[in-house]
Amino acid sequence: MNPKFYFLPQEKQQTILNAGFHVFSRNSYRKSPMSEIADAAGISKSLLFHYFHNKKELYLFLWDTCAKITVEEMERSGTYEQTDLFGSMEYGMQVKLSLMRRYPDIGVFAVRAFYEKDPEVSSDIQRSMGRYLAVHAEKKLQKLDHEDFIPGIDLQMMYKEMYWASEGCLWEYIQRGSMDTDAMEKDFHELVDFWKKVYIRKGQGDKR
Amino acid sequence: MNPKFYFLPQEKQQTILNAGFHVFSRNSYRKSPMSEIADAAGISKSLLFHYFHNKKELYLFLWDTCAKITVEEMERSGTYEQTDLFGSMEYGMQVKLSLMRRYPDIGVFAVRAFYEKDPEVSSDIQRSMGRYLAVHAEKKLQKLDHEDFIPGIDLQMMYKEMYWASEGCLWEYIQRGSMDTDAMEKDFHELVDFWKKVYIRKGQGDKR
DNA sequence: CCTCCGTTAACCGAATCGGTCAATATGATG
DNA sequence: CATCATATTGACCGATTCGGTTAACGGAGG
Repeated sequence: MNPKFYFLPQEKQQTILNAGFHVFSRNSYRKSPMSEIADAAGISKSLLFHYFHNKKELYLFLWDTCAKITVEEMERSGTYEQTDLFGSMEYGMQVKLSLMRRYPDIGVFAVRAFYEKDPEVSSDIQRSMGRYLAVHAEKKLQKLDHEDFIPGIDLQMMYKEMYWASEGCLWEYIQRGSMDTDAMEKDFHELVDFWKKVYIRKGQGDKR
Repeated sequence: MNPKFYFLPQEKQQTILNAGFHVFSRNSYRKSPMSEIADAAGISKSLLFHYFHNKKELYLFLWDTCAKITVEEMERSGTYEQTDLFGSMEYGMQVKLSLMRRYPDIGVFAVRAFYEKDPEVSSDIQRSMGRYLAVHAEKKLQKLDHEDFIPGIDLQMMYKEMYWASEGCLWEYIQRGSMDTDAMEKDFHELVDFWKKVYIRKGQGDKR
């Protein structure tokens, strides 16, 4: 891509990226017209082609940006260092929310890109997934201590259930199209509170 | 639409409907080409236009079919009569699964159609939603008895959490593109089992 | 042979696509 | 004001795709 893109004011860069995320997240690669992206960004198609020489380049750039931003945000917020299960759950959500506030469609875009079948881009996407996947290695389960949770509970199932519930909550907002991150944050927080009340073993005061 | 469609063998009707659900569930209304639907159904575009005079008619027919089939299946399975919370949850899932086995993309289609913005169809969709919505009136919460559940639990939050988790589970399969209904049924069932173990108050033997 | 009838290939005009390019608008410099 | 570099655009291109039409094909029954 044209390095001049980097010299644009941050805000304008973000607007263009968001336009890309928006269109590509709602249509397949092939059915996402550059003209529609340009319109969403408030610039002419010609200018968009000036910064990104063709559609594939823009798409792959968005994908890389996606991965880069995510890793940055996780490092910045200290999500990696989180050891407590509920804490890491809440931190993970905070990362998602913070990303979504700046780039409302980045989440849906990432999922769609990952499953994109178009041969023009699918191989490139899959190839660059190596690094991205390494991040999400979920080894948290093995570190859990049964003593901290209510007796007899299936911890693996509990984790799966928590994961699905948070995804289901997120999904509800996404479908509705209203990316009200504040409302989402509230819902997420209530979710974690609910889990803590239900799953954590009580009796000996503060655990650990 | 052409009444001759009804005289087609059930199987062929279903193939055509599924082709429609498939394409319309993956693209917006405007970006779902009739040719693609015809190909997916294994017939020529001309024949598709022979049964449905134009795209809008096919789309609205699919939508109506969607609502009709759902109500039928819920009546057939006796979901409406279910009073127990977990039971109605499991019955509801069974309905979804049974529909999804015959029409793999009907769920995603329904959601997309509901939020479709294209002025050519959006008003018609919204208008016909009156009947459809009446079905989903969730008055279940008010009938619940606190004595049946673990002490101090927020029943409304519990229900919300269960709903989100099942939606999140479904959503995971949908994104992956693999509509393995048997695996989904297993996951759903395990979910309900888990909820029962965690949420139901124990002590006085069988409740009620 | 003819006549239905399900089905299709070929076609139509209009729109849209990715991408190019010459022209214009803008702003700094002398 | 004139000059020049740069940012931005409208107009255009050839190719493709769109929704929809139409004439013809092909097989079954009389």
